[in-house]
Amino acid sequence: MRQLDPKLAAQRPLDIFVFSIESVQGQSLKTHEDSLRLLEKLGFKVGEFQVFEDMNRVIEHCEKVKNLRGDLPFEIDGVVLKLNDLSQREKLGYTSKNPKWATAFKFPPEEVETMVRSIEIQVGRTGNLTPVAHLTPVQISGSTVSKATLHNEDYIAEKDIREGDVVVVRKAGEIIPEVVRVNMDKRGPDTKVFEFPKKCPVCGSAAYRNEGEAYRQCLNASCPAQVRRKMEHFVSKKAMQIEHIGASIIERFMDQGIIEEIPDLYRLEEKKEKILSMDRMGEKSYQRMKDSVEASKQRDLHRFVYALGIPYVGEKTAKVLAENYDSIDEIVGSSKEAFEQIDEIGTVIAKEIEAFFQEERNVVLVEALKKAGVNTEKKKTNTQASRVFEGKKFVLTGTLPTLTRDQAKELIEKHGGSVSGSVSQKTDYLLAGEKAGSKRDKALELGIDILTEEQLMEWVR
DNA sequence: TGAGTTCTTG
DNA sequence: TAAAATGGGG
DNA sequence: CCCCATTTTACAAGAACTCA
Repeated sequence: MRQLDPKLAAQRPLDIFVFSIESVQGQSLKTHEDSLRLLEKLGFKVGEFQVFEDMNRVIEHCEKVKNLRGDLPFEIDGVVLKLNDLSQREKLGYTSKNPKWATAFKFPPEEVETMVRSIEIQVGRTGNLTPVAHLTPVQISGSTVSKATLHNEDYIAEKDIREGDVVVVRKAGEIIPEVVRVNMDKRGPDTKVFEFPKKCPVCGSAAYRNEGEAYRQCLNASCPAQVRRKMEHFVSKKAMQIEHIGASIIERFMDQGIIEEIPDLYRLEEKKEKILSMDRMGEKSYQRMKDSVEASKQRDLHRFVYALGIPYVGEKTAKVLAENYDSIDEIVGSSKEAFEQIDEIGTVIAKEIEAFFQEERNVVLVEALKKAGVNTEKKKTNTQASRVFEGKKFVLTGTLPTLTRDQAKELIEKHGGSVSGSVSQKTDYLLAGEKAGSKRDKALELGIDILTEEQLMEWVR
C-alpha cells in the first residue's frame, strides 16, 4: 500500500476490515458494539466480534478461535479483547504507549530449530554489552531470522547456550526473534560453555558488572561504539529528528573523520569537500542532510533533553523535565533535591540527571550545541501550537458549550486556520453549537463537515 | 509489589 | 525483518 | 535506465529497572 502512486496501490487486491471508529457527528455511541454496528450499517466490513459478560466465556472464545485459525482466509496471530463500554474506557485511559482498556491474547508462536553460528557482543548507547546470537538463517512465520538477542550474561548461562548449539527459535509477537532453549540431544561433543567477555569488544577497556545488575558495561565514555550509538540516538526520529542521517552515514562519517562528536553534525559545511568525495555522496545528498540538520535547531526542549541520552531519561521523563523547567540551563543549574520534588522522578533518576550535568564533557556538549544555534528553551505555547488547521476555513454558528466565539476563533487561528462569516463552497468546516440556524442548513446542503466544540478540542490536542 | 518506563533487539 | 523511496553513479 | 546503498517505517516483546 505504501506507494507514492495511488494507482499502483489500487491495482493490488486489497480489502479492509474496519475495527474502530474515532469520532462520529450527530450520534452518541455508548459502546464499541454500537460503533461496529454503525460501521456495518454504513457498509463497511468489520472484523468478527462478540460481546461477553463473563471472563470465562472470553477465555473459551480465545481457545475456540485458536482452533479456527487454520481455516481462515487470512492470517491472524491472536484475539483482541476490548472493553465494550466507552465511558469505562475513558476512565481507564492510556499509558504513554498503550490503552489500558484493551489487550491481546496471542497464539503460541511457531517454533523452528536452527544453529547458533556465533555469539557476538554489541555495545549500546549506554555502554551495555548485549550478546546477540548469529544464527543459520531460517524462515519463521513469514520472514527470515538470522539473529536473536540473548539479553545478557545470565540469560546465556541459565539456558547454557553455546556457539554451535542447535536451538529452538521463535518470533515473540510474530516479530522479535527469541531463543527458547537448546536442543541438548543435538549438542556436539566439543562445544564450550560460552564465556562472556570481560572487556569491551570495541575499545578494549574493562567491562564492569555491578552487584545486582544484569548488564556488564563499558565505562569508557569515549568508546567509539558508544559515541556512535549516542549520535544515532541524537538524530533519531523521537529525539532531534535529523532526517537522512542514519546509522550507516554516522559510521562512515566517523570512519572518515568527518565527525567525531555530536556538535560536528552542525559543522558539515566545513567538511563539504570530503563528504562529496565519498562514494555515493552527491550534492543532493549533502544538501538534504544539511537542511535536516538546520531544521533540527528548532526542536522543542523535551526533544533536546531526550536527545542528550541521560540514563533513565527517556521520552516520558524528558517531557516531565521540560514541563518543569523552561530551558536546559535551568535544568543544568538545578539539583537532585529539586528533581526529586517532581512527580515521577525519584531518587535514582534525580541522581542520574545531576551526575550527568556534573560531567564536564556533558556541559561542554550542551554549550557547543547552544553555540551551534540549537534551541535549548521551551517554546512558547503559541509557537509550539500545531498547524492542524493550516489552510482550512471555518465558520462559526450557534452558542458553544464552553468557548466564546472569540476564543474559538483565536484557537482556530492559532492552529493555522481562518474564520469567516458565512458558509460557502470554500468553507471547510462549520463549528456548530446550540441553536445553530440557517448556517447549519446551508452547510448540510453543501456537504460541509460540521464539528462540535468537543471535536475541535480533540483535534488540537 | 504492581504499574509504567527505559533499553534493547530483529 | 521487509519493503518502498531516493539519489549516486555507471 | 538500472543497480545499489541508505533511510525510513511499521511491526513488537522481554528484561531490567524506577516510582510510589
